[in-house]
Amino acid sequence: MEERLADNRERILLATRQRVADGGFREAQVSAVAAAAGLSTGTLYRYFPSKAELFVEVLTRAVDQEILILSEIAGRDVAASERLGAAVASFVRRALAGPNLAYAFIAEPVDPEVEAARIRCRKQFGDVFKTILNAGIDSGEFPAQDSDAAAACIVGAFTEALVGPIGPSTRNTRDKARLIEAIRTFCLRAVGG
Amino acid sequence: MEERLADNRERILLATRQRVADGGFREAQVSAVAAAAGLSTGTLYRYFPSKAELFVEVLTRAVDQEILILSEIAGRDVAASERLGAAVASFVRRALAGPNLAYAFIAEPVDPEVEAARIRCRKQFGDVFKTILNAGIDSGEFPAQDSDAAAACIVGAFTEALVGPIGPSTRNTRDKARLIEAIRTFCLRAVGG
DNA sequence: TCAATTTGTGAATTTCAGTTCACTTTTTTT
DNA sequence: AAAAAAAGTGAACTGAAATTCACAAATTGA
Repeated sequence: MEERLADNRERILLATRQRVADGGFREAQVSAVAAAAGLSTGTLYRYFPSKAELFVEVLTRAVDQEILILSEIAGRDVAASERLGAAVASFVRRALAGPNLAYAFIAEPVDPEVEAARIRCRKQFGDVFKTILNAGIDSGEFPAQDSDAAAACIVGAFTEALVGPIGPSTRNTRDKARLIEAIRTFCLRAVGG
Repeated sequence: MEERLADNRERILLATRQRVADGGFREAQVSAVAAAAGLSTGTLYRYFPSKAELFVEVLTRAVDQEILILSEIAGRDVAASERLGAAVASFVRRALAGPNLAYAFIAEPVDPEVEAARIRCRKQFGDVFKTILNAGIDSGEFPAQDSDAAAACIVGAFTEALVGPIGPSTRNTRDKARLIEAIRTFCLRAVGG
């Protein structure tokens, strides 16, 4: 029984994620999500207090996963520039593998509560890059610089290149490896690595 | 009479902009805008077919103005790196002078029709930077690179670095000149200038 | 087994800003 | 000056989706 409860919760989260991957947050109405999870809307509200909180959990789960991967890269015992390049490339590669979801998480218009969560997530990403940058600056590998601003720039650079106007729609036919490389090069040169 | 009509239209646009600068698109409800312009909502609808189209015009007007300034810089007869740095710094400086408006225009969640306009605007910005980049690449000042990707990265870098400090959550009163310089340096190095 | 509690239901309610429209006031035309 | 046209009004309408809730079904435990 207890198991079923946890199961339901999980199914709701999964269904939401699926629906978002399919048509963005826009298409993930409570009724549609509930139906996809095989439950009624009323039941969904037994598990989540509001649509916004459901969305926030879906977002933060995905981001936590991502942060885990990036943190592992940031902690490797290699040159800072290599870690930076690897982290950027890793993120971009995964985003390109699931562009709809990436767009929804990064750039789709959402209501303020979810947007607030998104901002917190961006900050988390920024922190990972800041860590790498500071390490590189300390070791003399990178020139002294404002690592807060630079980290924000890095996050902005690859997200825009991914989901921006010049990014996805026109670009998805193009060589992904080349895009990854272009972004990596851009970010690496930008910090003087 | 004809004059009054044009005047009214102008007043509506101004009132909208003012309201957006004040509380974002969120707070720029039709009724509030109409009241601020000294008109009724019904009258507003004699001048604009929908709220979205009104917002789009407010946005594109501001962006057209901005593009004009950036284009002038892009066309100057100096080194590409200097033009690039000047364009970035110019944009950032103005955004920091009116952070609320900048946030609304750049990052605030808006409905899809306005978001589409925003994407077109970002593309315009990207094109200006692409022009500078290509010129620099042709002249040998910058190394060969994917100018589409790099332009997107530049736009993303400074917008993110702006929205971080600008965003409603972190109302940071940091040294502006330093932030401008950090972003400029980042972008310049990134393209190998 | 029979209450008590928890979980599930989905139609009805709520909300709320954008939009409309029947009407009034102002301007133009004849 | 009267009729026609245009502009102005704001209360009422609308629609769409989130949320609720009175009730049903299932589970627990005594």
